Formats: sequence, structure tokens, C-alpha cells
Amino acid sequence: MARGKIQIKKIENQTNRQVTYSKRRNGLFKKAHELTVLCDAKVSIIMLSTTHKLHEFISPTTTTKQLMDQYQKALGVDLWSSHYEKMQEQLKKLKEVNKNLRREIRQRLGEGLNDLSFDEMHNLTHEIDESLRAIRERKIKAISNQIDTLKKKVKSANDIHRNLLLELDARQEDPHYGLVENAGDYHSLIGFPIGGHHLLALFLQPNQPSFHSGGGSDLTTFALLE
Amino acid sequence: MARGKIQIKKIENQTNRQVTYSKRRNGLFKKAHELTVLCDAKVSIIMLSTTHKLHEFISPTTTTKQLMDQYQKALGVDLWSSHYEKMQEQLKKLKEVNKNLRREIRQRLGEGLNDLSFDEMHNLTHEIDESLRAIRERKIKAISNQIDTLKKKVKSANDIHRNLLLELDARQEDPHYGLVENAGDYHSLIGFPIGGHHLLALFLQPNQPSFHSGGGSDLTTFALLE
DNA sequence: AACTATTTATAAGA
DNA sequence: TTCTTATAAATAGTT
Repeated sequence: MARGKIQIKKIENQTNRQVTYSKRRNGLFKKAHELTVLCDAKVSIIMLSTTHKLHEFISPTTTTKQLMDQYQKALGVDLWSSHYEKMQEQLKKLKEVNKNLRREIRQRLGEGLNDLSFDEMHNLTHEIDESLRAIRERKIKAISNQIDTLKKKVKSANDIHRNLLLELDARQEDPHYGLVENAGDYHSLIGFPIGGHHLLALFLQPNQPSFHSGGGSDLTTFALLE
Repeated sequence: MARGKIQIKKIENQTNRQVTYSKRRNGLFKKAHELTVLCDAKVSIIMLSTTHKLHEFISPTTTTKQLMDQYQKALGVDLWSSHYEKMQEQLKKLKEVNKNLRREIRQRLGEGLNDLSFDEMHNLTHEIDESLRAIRERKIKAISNQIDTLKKKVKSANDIHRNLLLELDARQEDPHYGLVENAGDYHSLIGFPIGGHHLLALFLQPNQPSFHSGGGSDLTTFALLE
């Protein structure tokens, strides 16, 4: 627009093009700034040159993000929807799974049974009975393990006791016999036999009535262990 | 820039401002277009007027989203990360919740009990027993409702039957007595009494042994209802 | 929306 | 890149 009119078509001379780009970019930004001030408008310009250099203008009264959000809102589109879609879908699936899990638990707790058929209720009770059986089995096993451990401790304690007696005898026969060094071990074990014995007795009892009454108190005595 | 220089400051006259906005916007877009062609650049302009009208220019060689993505990439920022963060968090929470729900169900099924203490196992059995009780109660109630319904139907059928007999008597006394019109109703109900009676008998039976054996077959007879 | 006097932008050259 | 400057283009104020 000066020193000769030009055609609006790509400038083939690379240097020339870059110069023009730079000049006109400044011109554009200046105009944008004037517009911002004169008309109290918000303007965002993003430019990418052939050399992949990026330049930006943004009205001082706003931010690029703000303007983009308004742009999307005004156009009723979400340019980033593709970014969200996967997440949204995942979220939806998880919520569904969550809902189902909660329902299952509620039903196992005996709530929300209204929409279950008789057959389903029947299966549910059956399943829960099975579960209860499994859990009780597991408890029994746990007790039995505990008992085995205690038995061993008792046996060990008895062994030590017996050794002490033997040593005592030996000392009575020979007053110069040395003192036993592992007496401390005995004391560290002495606390167990009573508890172990008690437990064993409990275990050998027949199943408590509560097993069938639904009271589920067949393990209250376990507090003795703690 | 013509007919007198102007100061670059907000135009207070609203009409004037809008006219200038329109004129200069066209000018800006024209310049942007020229730049696009002359320099083979990509330009995006988004403008928002004081009246909240939105205008956009985008180089024909690209799209707004494309350019925005390139903008973000070039600046090494993600303007929309804040949008994601919330979702990410929500997603994480849901996953955690689901994990816990699954664990609870597994434990109620008698699996994954290794990390439960005796007390916890005890509580679990107690809870499940309670649930079982609730579900059985619910089943009983459902049966009883069913029975009430059937009883009513039986009663209704009996009434109709009685009426038929009365009408028959009447006809025998008076052969000209008109035919009964609701005989069809009788047939539609005749199927029920047997089932109803059978059910009633089941209900009045004491609880089956399976109730305690864990077999959970105390409702197998319900198939008769379907 | 059109006109046009004037300002502003800028192409080409240095 | 920046400066210069002749000239094209944009536009403020008016109709």
C-alpha cells in the first residue's frame, strides 16, 4: 500500500514475506489494540507464521482462556469435548458400577429387596448362608492356628520347666552346679498357658446356639485373647 | 484517521462506538485475511463487543481448535488443565470407593478375610446374620401378602360358585329363568384355589431344616407360584 | 450505507 | 532489523 500497489497473493520471496509478515503483524496488533481501547471490546489474536513462530495479542482487560471460554459458550460448542469424552464415559461407567455395588451390598444387608423376585431372594439367602459358612470356617481355622501356636508355647514352657527341675535336682546332688542361664525365657512364656487352655476348652465345646439364632455371638469369647 | 485525528481512548458516544467497532472490525478482518494470503500464515481472531456480541476470524487453512491446540503446545501450557483436574479427582475417588465396595462384598462372600481381625470377623458374621434375618422376614412378608391375595380370590370364586348354585336352584324351580352371564369369571378364577391352599400349608409349616444347614432351600417350593 | 478529506499503514528502498 | 518516504488503504465525521 505504498510505493506501488500489491496483489493479495502469497509473496514468493521468502525474505520479503517474512518482512511483510512482521510489519503487518505489528499493524494488525496496533489496530487490535486501538479497537480494544476505542470500543471497549475484547480481542484475542493468535498467529502462526510459516516458520511456525507463534504470536499472540490479547486485550489487557481479559485473558486468552477467558475469551476462549466465552467463545465456546457463545457458539454452544465445546472444542475440547473430544478431550473430555473418554473421561466422561469412564466416569459414567464407574458411577454405574458403583451404583450396582451399593445395591448388591444393600441387598446383602437386607434392604432394598422390593425389586427382587422370590427366586432372586431365595438365591440371595442361599448365597449369604454359604458366605456365612465360609466365614465361620475361616474363623475356626484361625482359632485352630492360634491354638496350635499356644500349644507349642505351652510345650516349650513345660520343657523349660522340666529342665529347671532337673537342674534343681542336679544342684541338690551337687551344690557347686552352675546357675541356669535361660530362666528369663521361662518367665516370658509363663503368661500364655492359661489363655491357651481356656481357648482350647472353648473350641472343644459344641457350636453355640447363637450359630443358629442369628445372634452371631459365637466368637464373643475371643475378646479374652486381646 | 480521516476528517480529523482521534485520540485512542474509549468512545463515549454509544452509537459512534458501535459504528467504529463495526468499521474497524471489518478493517481488522480484512488485514488478517491479507496477512493470511500474503504470508501464508494462520490467524485466529476472536472479538467480543461491549454488547457481548462475538465475532471471529479464522484463516481458511485451519480451524480455531487446531490453532488453539498449537497455541497451547507452543506455550507449553494447558489452559484446560483445571477442567481436567476436577474430573481426574472425581475419577480417582470413585475408583477408591468402588475398590472398597468390592472388598466389602468379597468379605461378605467369605473371601479376602485374611486382613480382618477376629473382632472384625465376629462383627461381620453378626451383621450377616442380621441381614439374613431381615431378608427372611421380608420373604415371609412377601409370602403372606401373596396368600392374602389368593385368599381373596378363593373367597371371590366361592361367592361366584354359591351364586351359581343359587341360580341353578332357581332355574330348577323355574325353567324359564335366564342364563347366567358371568360364568366365564368363574373359570378364570378356578385355577387359583389349589395353589393358594398349597402355599398356605407351606407357610404354616415350621421352618425347614435347610434354614440352619446353610443350604438355603427354604424357598424352593416357591417355584409353584410362578 | 455511502462519501471523502484526512490520517494511517506499509512496500520498496536504503 | 529499522528508518524513510511515496503512496495505497483505512476510516472519522458527515450526509
